[in-house]
Amino acid sequence: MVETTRRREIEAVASSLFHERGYAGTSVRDIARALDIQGASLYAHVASKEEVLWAIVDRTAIRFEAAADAAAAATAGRDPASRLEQLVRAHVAVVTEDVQRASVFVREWRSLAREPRMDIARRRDEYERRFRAVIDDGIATGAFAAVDVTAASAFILTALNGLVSWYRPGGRLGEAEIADAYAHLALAALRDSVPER
Amino acid sequence: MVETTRRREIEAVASSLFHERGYAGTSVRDIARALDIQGASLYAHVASKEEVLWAIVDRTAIRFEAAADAAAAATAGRDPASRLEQLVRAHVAVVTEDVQRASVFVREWRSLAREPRMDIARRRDEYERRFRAVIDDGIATGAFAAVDVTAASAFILTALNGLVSWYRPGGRLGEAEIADAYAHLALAALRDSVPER
DNA sequence: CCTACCGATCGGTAGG
DNA sequence: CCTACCGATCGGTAGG
Repeated sequence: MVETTRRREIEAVASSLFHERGYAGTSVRDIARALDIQGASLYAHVASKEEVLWAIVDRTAIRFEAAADAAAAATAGRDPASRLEQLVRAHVAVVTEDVQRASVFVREWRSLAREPRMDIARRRDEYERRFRAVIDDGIATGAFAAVDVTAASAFILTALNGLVSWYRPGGRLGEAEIADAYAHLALAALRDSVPER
Repeated sequence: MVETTRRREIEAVASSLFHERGYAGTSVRDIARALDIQGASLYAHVASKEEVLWAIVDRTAIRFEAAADAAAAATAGRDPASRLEQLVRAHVAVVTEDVQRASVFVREWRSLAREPRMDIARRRDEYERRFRAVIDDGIATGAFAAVDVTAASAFILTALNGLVSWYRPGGRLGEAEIADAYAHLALAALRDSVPER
Protein backbone atom coordinates (compact mmCIF):
# COMPACT_ATOMS: atom_id res chain seq x y z
CA MET A 1 0.00 0.00 0.00
CA VAL A 2 1.45 3.35 -1.04
CA GLU A 3 1.27 6.28 1.33
CA THR A 4 -1.30 8.59 -0.13
CA THR A 5 -3.06 11.50 1.54
CA ARG A 6 -6.18 9.38 1.76
CA ARG A 7 -4.25 6.64 3.44
CA ARG A 8 -3.00 9.05 6.09
CA GLU A 9 -6.53 10.37 6.59
CA ILE A 10 -7.77 6.84 7.11
CA GLU A 11 -5.19 6.18 9.79
CA ALA A 12 -5.95 9.48 11.51
CA VAL A 13 -9.68 8.80 11.55
CA ALA A 14 -9.15 5.20 12.62
CA SER A 15 -6.86 6.30 15.46
CA SER A 16 -9.54 8.62 16.70
CA LEU A 17 -12.26 5.96 16.56
CA PHE A 18 -10.09 3.18 17.99
CA HIS A 19 -9.14 5.57 20.78
CA GLU A 20 -12.79 6.30 21.60
CA ARG A 21 -14.46 2.93 21.04
CA GLY A 22 -11.61 0.45 20.80
CA TYR A 23 -10.58 -1.61 17.78
CA ALA A 24 -13.19 -4.34 18.20
CA GLY A 25 -15.86 -1.73 18.89
CA THR A 26 -15.17 0.13 15.65
CA SER A 27 -16.43 -1.17 12.32
CA VAL A 28 -14.91 -0.61 8.92
CA ARG A 29 -18.11 1.27 8.06
CA ASP A 30 -17.59 3.59 11.04
CA ILE A 31 -14.23 4.58 9.62
CA ALA A 32 -15.66 5.02 6.13
CA ARG A 33 -18.58 7.09 7.40
CA ALA A 34 -16.18 9.51 9.10
CA LEU A 35 -14.51 9.98 5.71
CA ASP A 36 -17.80 10.27 3.81
CA ILE A 37 -17.15 7.28 1.62
CA GLN A 38 -18.72 3.83 1.32
CA GLY A 39 -17.48 1.05 3.57
CA ALA A 40 -16.29 -1.05 0.67
CA SER A 41 -14.40 1.90 -0.79
CA LEU A 42 -12.00 1.76 2.11
CA TYR A 43 -10.54 -1.38 0.60
CA ALA A 44 -9.18 0.65 -2.31
CA HIS A 45 -6.74 2.03 0.24
CA VAL A 46 -6.20 -0.64 2.85
CA ALA A 47 -5.86 -4.40 2.73
CA SER A 48 -7.78 -5.09 5.89
CA LYS A 49 -9.04 -3.54 9.11
CA GLU A 50 -6.18 -5.13 10.99
CA GLU A 51 -3.63 -3.68 8.62
CA VAL A 52 -4.81 -0.22 9.70
CA LEU A 53 -4.37 -1.15 13.35
CA TRP A 54 -0.94 -2.51 12.59
CA ALA A 55 0.10 0.67 10.80
CA ILE A 56 -0.94 2.79 13.78
CA VAL A 57 0.62 0.52 16.37
CA ASP A 58 3.88 -0.06 14.50
CA ARG A 59 4.41 3.61 13.69
CA THR A 60 3.75 4.57 17.29
CA ALA A 61 6.08 1.88 18.58
CA ILE A 62 8.75 3.34 16.31
CA ARG A 63 8.15 6.80 17.80
CA PHE A 64 8.56 5.52 21.33
CA GLU A 65 11.68 3.62 20.37
CA ALA A 66 13.20 6.58 18.55
CA ALA A 67 12.43 8.95 21.42
CA ALA A 68 14.00 6.56 23.93
CA ASP A 69 17.02 6.12 21.67
CA ALA A 70 17.49 9.87 21.47
CA ALA A 71 17.09 10.24 25.24
CA ALA A 72 19.64 7.50 25.85
CA ALA A 73 22.08 9.01 23.36
CA ALA A 74 21.74 12.46 24.89
CA THR A 75 22.42 11.20 28.41
CA ALA A 76 24.99 8.47 27.73
CA GLY A 77 27.51 8.25 30.55
CA ARG A 78 25.49 10.46 32.85
CA ASP A 79 24.01 9.49 36.20
CA PRO A 80 20.98 7.16 36.37
CA ALA A 81 18.65 9.90 37.63
CA SER A 82 19.35 12.11 34.61
CA ARG A 83 19.01 9.17 32.26
CA LEU A 84 15.67 8.12 33.75
CA GLU A 85 14.44 11.68 33.71
CA GLN A 86 15.04 11.92 29.99
CA LEU A 87 13.37 8.57 29.35
CA VAL A 88 10.30 9.81 31.21
CA ARG A 89 10.27 13.11 29.33
CA ALA A 90 10.66 11.30 26.02
CA HIS A 91 7.71 9.05 26.82
CA VAL A 92 5.49 11.94 27.86
CA ALA A 93 6.42 13.81 24.69
CA VAL A 94 5.41 10.94 22.42
CA VAL A 95 2.09 10.53 24.20
CA THR A 96 1.15 14.20 24.21
CA GLU A 97 2.29 14.66 20.62
CA ASP A 98 -0.49 12.31 19.50
CA VAL A 99 -2.66 10.92 22.30
CA GLN A 100 -4.97 9.06 20.01
CA ARG A 101 -2.25 7.00 18.37
CA ALA A 102 -0.47 6.51 21.68
CA SER A 103 -3.73 5.36 23.22
CA VAL A 104 -4.31 2.84 20.43
CA PHE A 105 -0.76 1.60 20.84
CA VAL A 106 -1.12 1.18 24.60
CA ARG A 107 -4.61 -0.30 24.65
CA GLU A 108 -5.28 -2.05 21.37
CA TRP A 109 -2.12 -3.93 20.43
CA ARG A 110 -3.63 -7.06 21.96
CA SER A 111 -6.20 -7.09 19.15
CA LEU A 112 -3.50 -7.84 16.60
CA ALA A 113 -3.13 -11.34 15.16
CA ARG A 114 -0.59 -13.66 16.71
CA GLU A 115 2.55 -12.71 14.74
CA PRO A 116 2.31 -8.91 14.86
CA ARG A 117 1.14 -9.15 18.46
CA MET A 118 4.22 -11.12 19.39
CA ASP A 119 6.39 -8.61 17.59
CA ILE A 120 4.92 -5.79 19.64
CA ALA A 121 5.12 -7.80 22.85
CA ARG A 122 8.81 -8.29 22.21
CA ARG A 123 9.38 -4.62 21.51
CA ARG A 124 7.47 -3.59 24.62
CA ASP A 125 9.68 -5.89 26.66
CA GLU A 126 12.72 -4.33 25.05
CA TYR A 127 11.41 -0.87 25.86
CA GLU A 128 10.73 -1.80 29.46
CA ARG A 129 14.25 -3.21 29.70
CA ARG A 130 15.63 0.29 29.12
CA PHE A 131 13.83 1.49 32.22
CA ARG A 132 14.88 -1.53 34.24
CA ALA A 133 18.51 -1.09 33.23
CA VAL A 134 18.57 2.52 34.39
CA ILE A 135 16.81 1.63 37.63
CA ASP A 136 19.28 -1.20 38.20
CA ASP A 137 22.16 1.21 37.68
CA GLY A 138 20.61 3.71 40.04
CA ILE A 139 20.26 1.11 42.75
CA ALA A 140 23.86 0.00 42.17
CA THR A 141 25.20 3.53 42.55
CA GLY A 142 22.99 4.17 45.56
CA ALA A 143 21.10 6.96 43.83
CA PHE A 144 17.88 4.94 43.99
CA ALA A 145 16.45 3.02 46.93
CA ALA A 146 16.68 -0.77 46.75
CA VAL A 147 13.17 -1.41 45.43
CA ASP A 148 12.04 -4.42 43.45
CA VAL A 149 12.98 -3.50 39.89
CA THR A 150 10.04 -5.29 38.28
CA ALA A 151 7.54 -3.55 40.52
CA ALA A 152 9.25 -0.18 40.18
CA SER A 153 9.53 -0.23 36.39
CA ALA A 154 5.95 -1.50 36.06
CA PHE A 155 4.74 1.23 38.42
CA ILE A 156 6.45 3.97 36.48
CA LEU A 157 5.72 2.67 32.99
CA THR A 158 2.03 2.07 33.65
CA ALA A 159 1.81 5.54 35.17
CA LEU A 160 3.37 6.97 32.01
CA ASN A 161 1.06 4.95 29.78
CA GLY A 162 -1.91 5.98 31.91
CA LEU A 163 -1.45 9.44 30.48
CA VAL A 164 -3.31 8.26 27.37
CA SER A 165 -6.47 7.97 29.44
CA TRP A 166 -6.50 11.47 30.85
CA TYR A 167 -4.39 13.79 28.71
CA ARG A 168 -6.47 16.25 26.73
CA PRO A 169 -4.77 18.56 24.23
CA GLY A 170 -5.52 22.14 25.11
CA GLY A 171 -6.34 21.22 28.70
CA ARG A 172 -5.05 23.00 31.79
CA LEU A 173 -1.94 20.84 31.91
CA GLY A 174 0.17 21.06 28.77
CA GLU A 175 2.98 18.76 27.76
CA ALA A 176 5.60 20.85 29.58
CA GLU A 177 3.78 20.82 32.92
CA ILE A 178 3.07 17.12 32.69
CA ALA A 179 6.63 16.30 31.67
CA ASP A 180 7.95 18.28 34.66
CA ALA A 181 5.48 16.75 37.11
CA TYR A 182 5.95 13.19 35.83
CA ALA A 183 9.74 13.46 35.75
CA HIS A 184 9.66 14.71 39.32
CA LEU A 185 7.26 12.00 40.51
CA ALA A 186 9.13 9.16 38.82
CA LEU A 187 12.51 10.28 40.16
CA ALA A 188 11.19 10.96 43.64
CA ALA A 189 9.53 7.53 43.70
CA LEU A 190 12.89 5.87 43.12
CA ARG A 191 15.29 8.18 44.89
CA ASP A 192 16.78 7.01 48.12
CA SER A 193 14.99 9.16 50.67
CA VAL A 194 18.14 9.60 52.77
CA PRO A 195 20.84 10.18 50.12
CA GLU A 196 23.60 11.92 52.09
CA ARG A 197 24.25 11.21 55.68
CA MET B 1 -32.30 -11.74 37.75
CA VAL B 2 -31.79 -13.92 40.81
CA GLU B 3 -28.29 -14.88 41.86
CA THR B 4 -27.92 -18.53 41.03
CA THR B 5 -24.76 -20.59 40.84
CA ARG B 6 -25.04 -20.52 37.07
CA ARG B 7 -25.30 -16.78 37.12
CA ARG B 8 -22.10 -16.52 39.12
CA GLU B 9 -20.38 -18.91 36.73
CA ILE B 10 -21.44 -16.78 33.81
CA GLU B 11 -19.95 -13.67 35.37
CA ALA B 12 -16.72 -15.48 36.21
CA VAL B 13 -16.34 -16.83 32.68
CA ALA B 14 -17.29 -13.47 31.17
CA SER B 15 -14.74 -11.67 33.38
CA SER B 16 -12.06 -14.00 32.13
CA LEU B 17 -12.99 -13.53 28.47
CA PHE B 18 -13.53 -9.77 28.74
CA HIS B 19 -10.15 -9.56 30.44
CA GLU B 20 -8.43 -11.45 27.63
CA ARG B 21 -10.26 -10.17 24.54
CA GLY B 22 -12.20 -7.16 25.73
CA TYR B 23 -15.98 -6.74 25.89
CA ALA B 24 -16.47 -5.88 22.22
CA GLY B 25 -14.12 -8.68 21.21
CA THR B 26 -16.08 -11.30 23.12
CA SER B 27 -19.33 -12.72 21.75
CA VAL B 28 -22.24 -14.10 23.71
CA ARG B 29 -21.45 -17.43 22.05
CA ASP B 30 -17.88 -17.29 23.33
CA ILE B 31 -19.22 -17.08 26.87
CA ALA B 32 -21.73 -19.86 26.26
CA ARG B 33 -19.10 -22.12 24.71
CA ALA B 34 -16.91 -21.79 27.79
CA LEU B 35 -19.87 -23.01 29.83
CA ASP B 36 -20.76 -25.81 27.41
CA ILE B 37 -24.20 -24.49 26.66
CA GLN B 38 -25.86 -22.98 23.60
CA GLY B 39 -25.53 -19.25 22.97
CA ALA B 40 -29.25 -18.66 23.24
CA SER B 41 -29.39 -20.57 26.53
CA LEU B 42 -27.42 -17.81 28.18
CA TYR B 43 -30.51 -15.66 27.99
CA ALA B 44 -32.25 -17.92 30.50
CA HIS B 45 -29.83 -16.37 33.00
CA VAL B 46 -29.01 -12.89 31.79
CA ALA B 47 -31.04 -10.14 30.18
CA SER B 48 -28.31 -8.98 27.83
CA LYS B 49 -24.59 -9.04 27.19
CA GLU B 50 -24.29 -5.56 28.59
CA GLU B 51 -26.07 -6.55 31.79
CA VAL B 52 -23.23 -9.02 32.42
CA LEU B 53 -20.65 -6.27 31.90
CA TRP B 54 -22.60 -4.01 34.21
CA ALA B 55 -22.76 -6.66 36.93
CA ILE B 56 -18.99 -7.16 36.80
CA VAL B 57 -18.19 -3.46 36.69
CA ASP B 58 -20.66 -2.42 39.37
CA ARG B 59 -19.63 -5.16 41.80
CA THR B 60 -15.98 -4.31 41.31
CA ALA B 61 -16.63 -0.62 41.78
CA ILE B 62 -18.34 -1.49 45.06
CA ARG B 63 -15.28 -3.46 46.15
CA PHE B 64 -12.95 -0.55 45.44
CA GLU B 65 -15.29 1.84 47.24
CA ALA B 66 -15.66 -0.42 50.26
CA ALA B 67 -11.91 -1.01 50.49
CA ALA B 68 -11.23 2.72 50.33
CA ASP B 69 -13.94 3.36 52.93
CA ALA B 70 -12.34 0.85 55.26
CA ALA B 71 -8.88 2.32 54.68
CA ALA B 72 -10.18 5.81 55.38
CA ALA B 73 -12.00 4.68 58.51
CA ALA B 74 -8.94 2.86 59.83
CA THR B 75 -6.69 5.89 59.37
CA ALA B 76 -9.08 8.73 60.22
CA GLY B 77 -7.25 11.54 61.97
CA ARG B 78 -3.85 10.20 61.12
CA ASP B 79 -1.19 11.86 58.97
CA PRO B 80 -1.63 12.11 55.18
CA ALA B 81 1.21 9.68 54.46
CA SER B 82 -0.40 6.92 56.52
CA ARG B 83 -3.79 7.62 54.99
CA LEU B 84 -2.42 7.49 51.46
CA GLU B 85 -0.48 4.34 52.23
CA GLN B 86 -3.64 2.57 53.26
CA LEU B 87 -5.53 3.79 50.20
CA VAL B 88 -2.76 2.35 48.03
CA ARG B 89 -2.74 -0.94 49.90
CA ALA B 90 -6.53 -1.19 49.67
CA HIS B 91 -6.40 -0.65 45.93
CA VAL B 92 -3.69 -3.23 45.39
CA ALA B 93 -5.64 -5.73 47.50
CA VAL B 94 -8.80 -5.35 45.42
CA VAL B 95 -6.87 -5.78 42.18
CA THR B 96 -4.89 -8.82 43.26
CA GLU B 97 -7.92 -10.45 44.87
CA ASP B 98 -9.53 -10.71 41.42
CA VAL B 99 -7.42 -9.37 38.55
CA GLN B 100 -9.87 -10.36 35.89
CA ARG B 101 -12.77 -8.42 37.32
CA ALA B 102 -10.51 -5.50 38.23
CA SER B 103 -9.17 -5.50 34.68
CA VAL B 104 -12.68 -5.44 33.22
CA PHE B 105 -13.59 -2.60 35.56
CA VAL B 106 -10.54 -0.57 34.62
CA ARG B 107 -10.57 -1.21 30.89
CA GLU B 108 -14.10 -1.98 29.79
CA TRP B 109 -16.39 0.40 31.62
CA ARG B 110 -16.35 2.66 28.56
CA SER B 111 -18.28 -0.01 26.66
CA LEU B 112 -21.34 0.53 28.87
CA ALA B 113 -24.34 2.44 27.55
CA ARG B 114 -24.64 6.12 28.36
CA GLU B 115 -26.41 5.99 31.72
CA PRO B 116 -24.40 3.25 33.45
CA ARG B 117 -21.25 4.68 31.94
CA MET B 118 -21.97 8.06 33.45
CA ASP B 119 -22.69 6.43 36.78
CA ILE B 120 -19.28 4.76 36.75
CA ALA B 121 -17.57 7.93 35.53
CA ARG B 122 -19.04 9.76 38.49
CA ARG B 123 -17.94 7.09 40.95
CA ARG B 124 -14.43 7.01 39.49
CA ASP B 125 -14.22 10.77 39.96
CA GLU B 126 -15.39 10.33 43.53
CA TYR B 127 -12.76 7.67 44.09
CA GLU B 128 -10.02 9.84 42.65
CA ARG B 129 -11.17 12.66 44.89
CA ARG B 130 -10.20 10.58 47.93
CA PHE B 131 -6.63 10.46 46.65
CA ARG B 132 -6.60 14.13 45.78
CA ALA B 133 -7.91 15.10 49.20
CA VAL B 134 -5.16 13.17 50.98
CA ILE B 135 -2.52 14.59 48.66
CA ASP B 136 -3.87 18.09 49.25
CA ASP B 137 -3.64 17.54 53.00
CA GLY B 138 -0.13 16.24 52.71
CA ILE B 139 0.95 19.30 50.77
CA ALA B 140 -0.74 21.54 53.34
CA THR B 141 1.07 19.89 56.24
CA GLY B 142 4.35 19.90 54.35
CA ALA B 143 4.59 16.11 54.35
CA PHE B 144 4.35 16.06 50.57
CA ALA B 145 6.15 18.21 48.04
CA ALA B 146 4.11 20.90 46.30
CA VAL B 147 3.32 18.95 43.14
CA ASP B 148 0.36 19.51 40.85
CA VAL B 149 -2.39 17.50 42.52
CA THR B 150 -4.12 16.49 39.28
CA ALA B 151 -0.90 15.18 37.79
CA ALA B 152 0.16 13.48 41.02
CA SER B 153 -3.13 11.70 41.65
CA ALA B 154 -3.39 10.66 38.00
CA PHE B 155 0.18 9.36 38.09
CA ILE B 156 -0.45 7.27 41.18
CA LEU B 157 -3.91 6.04 40.27
CA THR B 158 -2.97 5.00 36.75
CA ALA B 159 0.08 3.22 38.18
CA LEU B 160 -2.22 1.36 40.58
CA ASN B 161 -4.67 0.50 37.83
CA GLY B 162 -1.81 -0.59 35.59
CA LEU B 163 -1.42 -3.53 37.92
CA VAL B 164 -4.29 -5.23 36.07
CA SER B 165 -2.09 -5.49 33.01
CA TRP B 166 0.85 -7.26 34.61
CA TYR B 167 -0.23 -8.95 37.84
CA ARG B 168 -0.32 -12.74 37.54
CA PRO B 169 -1.63 -14.79 40.45
CA GLY B 170 1.01 -17.25 41.55
CA GLY B 171 3.76 -15.16 39.99
CA ARG B 172 7.02 -14.18 41.66
CA LEU B 173 5.51 -11.07 43.19
CA GLY B 174 2.55 -11.80 45.44
CA GLU B 175 0.05 -9.32 46.77
CA ALA B 176 2.13 -8.57 49.87
CA GLU B 177 5.31 -7.73 47.93
CA ILE B 178 3.42 -5.59 45.45
CA ALA B 179 1.50 -3.78 48.18
CA ASP B 180 4.77 -3.00 49.98
CA ALA B 181 6.54 -1.89 46.83
CA TYR B 182 3.63 0.20 45.54
CA ALA B 183 3.00 1.82 48.91
CA HIS B 184 6.68 2.74 49.09
CA LEU B 185 6.79 4.08 45.52
CA ALA B 186 3.61 6.13 45.86
CA LEU B 187 4.68 7.69 49.14
CA ALA B 188 8.23 8.35 47.99
CA ALA B 189 6.90 9.98 44.81
CA LEU B 190 4.96 12.50 46.88
CA ARG B 191 7.15 12.95 49.91
CA ASP B 192 9.05 16.17 50.23
CA SER B 193 12.63 15.06 49.56
CA VAL B 194 13.99 17.40 52.25
CA PRO B 195 11.46 16.96 55.08
CA GLU B 196 13.35 18.21 58.14
CA ARG B 197 15.91 20.93 57.99
C1' DC C 1 -14.23 5.37 -5.30
C1' DC C 2 -19.09 3.13 -6.34
C1' DT C 3 -22.78 -0.59 -6.61
C1' DA C 4 -23.95 -5.00 -5.68
C1' DC C 5 -23.14 -8.67 -3.24
C1' DC C 6 -20.97 -12.61 -0.22
C1' DG C 7 -20.94 -15.93 3.83
C1' DA C 8 -20.38 -15.55 8.62
C1' DT C 9 -21.51 -13.95 12.78
C1' DC C 10 -23.69 -10.73 15.85
C1' DG C 11 -27.11 -10.11 20.01
C1' DG C 12 -31.41 -11.58 20.95
C1' DT C 13 -36.52 -13.84 20.84
C1' DA C 14 -40.22 -17.53 20.65
C1' DG C 15 -41.78 -21.44 22.21
C1' DG C 16 -41.12 -25.25 24.27
C1' DC D 1 -31.55 -25.29 28.96
C1' DC D 2 -32.65 -26.60 23.78
C1' DT D 3 -34.03 -25.90 18.76
C1' DA D 4 -35.18 -22.91 15.42
C1' DC D 5 -35.07 -18.68 13.95
C1' DC D 6 -34.82 -13.27 13.46
C1' DG D 7 -32.97 -8.86 11.31
C1' DA D 8 -28.83 -6.39 11.45
C1' DT D 9 -24.27 -5.99 10.86
C1' DC D 10 -19.68 -7.74 10.28
C1' DG D 11 -15.20 -7.73 7.22
C1' DG D 12 -14.34 -8.30 2.69
C1' DT D 13 -14.64 -9.27 -2.81
C1' DA D 14 -15.93 -8.57 -7.82
C1' DG D 15 -16.24 -5.77 -11.34
C1' DG D 16 -16.45 -1.73 -12.93
